[in-house]
Amino acid sequence: MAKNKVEKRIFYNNEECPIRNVVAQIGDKWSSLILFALVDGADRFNSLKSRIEGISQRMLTQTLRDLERDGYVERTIFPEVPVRVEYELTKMGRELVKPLYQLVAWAEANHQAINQSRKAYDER
Amino acid sequence: MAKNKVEKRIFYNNEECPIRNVVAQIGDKWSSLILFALVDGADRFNSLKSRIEGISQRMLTQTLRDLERDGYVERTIFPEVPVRVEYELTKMGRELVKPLYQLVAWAEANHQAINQSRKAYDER
DNA sequence: TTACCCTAGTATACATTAGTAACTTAAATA
DNA sequence: TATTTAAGTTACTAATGTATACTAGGGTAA
Repeated sequence: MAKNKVEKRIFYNNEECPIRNVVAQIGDKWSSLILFALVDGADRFNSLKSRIEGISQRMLTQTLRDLERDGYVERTIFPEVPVRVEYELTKMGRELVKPLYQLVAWAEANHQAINQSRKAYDER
Repeated sequence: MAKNKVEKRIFYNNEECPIRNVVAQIGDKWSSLILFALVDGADRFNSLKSRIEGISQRMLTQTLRDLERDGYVERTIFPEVPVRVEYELTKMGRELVKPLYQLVAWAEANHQAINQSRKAYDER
């Protein structure tokens, strides 16, 4: 009775926890949408802005910086006039998209059931 | 030149988008940690609270309610003295954990590289 | 029998983070 | 001179999360 309690995993609150470290970063409102938008190939700031409905300039800038910092996205400046800036997935970014896509596929398959569950819960 | 632009996917801002609908929900600070804690089997409120370092009572209550609403977690009250409340993954919850685990496994394998990338970025 | 413990929460106030709308810079074009 | 395109920044508001106190129904110890 007490035995199976001992084995339960503890989730420590430090920088070694990959869930807190990685999932927290890409689990925000915009990161996954930007990553998926870049699967189609490199894209420019304003193109991304119009392809991701509802994102503001500030959040696009900020989330692109975070993704660049983590090494998922590469930013290239072309010194033309007017200047052109392209964002592209790195090798690591393309790797990340694979398991992320599994999750989205699951979400696509189950979001009807989830909506039903939400509706039933709210009617209680 | 213009041709490959036309094919790029657009991410609409409506309730049909599974990324916004599902990933946004489980991508918060605590949901994935709670789901993984429950993989080991049903657990009680205070046990979860001590296993997930740093979570407050309020966020544990609130996140458990959200997970229950989405149909990932089932809540059972045992009218003992003192009252016992157990939380357990539903079938859908156990299904969700599979692709989520793929993502965490990727995170575990790559979080060194991510940390390096962050460090290099911050030193620029 | 007053005081403090356990369980599983709720309520309130506050702090932090995420997000929006409007403005800025800078050069090219009409 | 006014407008357009690109890539932001600034100042503000909304959402999320934390800390602390409180509830309720009993149990335990002095």
